Amino acid sequence: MKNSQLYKGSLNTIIMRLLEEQGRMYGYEITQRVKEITKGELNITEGALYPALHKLEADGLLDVEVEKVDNRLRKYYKLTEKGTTETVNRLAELEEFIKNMQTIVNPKLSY
Amino acid sequence: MKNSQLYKGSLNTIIMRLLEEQGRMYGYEITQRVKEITKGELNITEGALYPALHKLEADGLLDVEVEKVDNRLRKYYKLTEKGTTETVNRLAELEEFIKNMQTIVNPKLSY
DNA sequence: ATATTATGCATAAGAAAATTATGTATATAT
DNA sequence: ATATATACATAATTTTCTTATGCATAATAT
Repeated sequence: MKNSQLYKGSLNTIIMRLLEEQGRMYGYEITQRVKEITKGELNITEGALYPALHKLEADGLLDVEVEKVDNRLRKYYKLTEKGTTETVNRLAELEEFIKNMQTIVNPKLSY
Repeated sequence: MKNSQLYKGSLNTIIMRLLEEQGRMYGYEITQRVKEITKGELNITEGALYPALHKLEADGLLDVEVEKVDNRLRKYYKLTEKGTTETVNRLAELEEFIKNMQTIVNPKLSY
C-alpha cells in the first residue's frame, strides 16, 4: 500500500484512540476498521502494527487477553489506566497538530 | 525541542507549502516562520531541515540560489515546475490525512 | 572588552518508526 | 486444488528524525 508518509508517527495515537472508543480490539480488527474508516486510504501493515502493539504493552499502556475464536488465535488489547490517561494527552497533541497543519496550509483562516 | 512525533513525515509538505506561498525562502527563515506560525510548538531542527532541503533539491523539486546578505551566506530555495506540481499532490494528501485523522478522533462528525 | 545570543550553513551518529519480505496456521470460497 | 481471508509474528532494510557537533559572522548584553 502506498500510504502517504504523513501517517508516519500517528500509528500509536490511532491505536489508542480506537481502543478508547471500542473498549477492546484485536490486531487484525484494527487494520480492518482503519481501512473502513479511511475508505481504503490507510492500510496499516502488519509489520508496523504488531511491533507497535507489543511496545505499547511493554510500556504499560495496553493489556492483552488471548482468546481462541473459531479455532483461530486472537489477542485482544485494551487500554490500561495509564494508557487511558496517556490517550487523553495524545489526542490533545493530535488536535494541536491538526490545527497547526491547517494553519500552515491555509494561513488566512483561523480554526 | 520535544516535537510531537505526529510531525514525523510532514516536514517536506511543510517546506513545499511555505515555498509555494512565499516564492522563495532560505533555511533559517523557514525554521523561524514555522516557529511563528505554530506559536513555538513546532521547532524544526537544522539536522532535519538541511538534509530535507538537499534531498528535495536532488529530487528536482527545488532550485537553489546562493546570496550573500550582510556578509552572511543565504541559500534561497524555490519550487521547480516539477516541485509545484508535486506540491499540489502533497497538499491534497494532507487534506485527506487531516480529514481521516479527524474522523478517527471524532467518528460522529463528518468534516 | 568580552561573552552570549542570533543568524546561517553543514554533517555524522544514533534512535525511532515505518516498509518490505517472509513465515506459520486455519477457514472459506471457486 | 487454489486463492483469498483471517490471525499472528519477526527480520532486514529504509526513511526520517534527534542529538551532537562544527564553522563563521553579526548583534547585543554584561
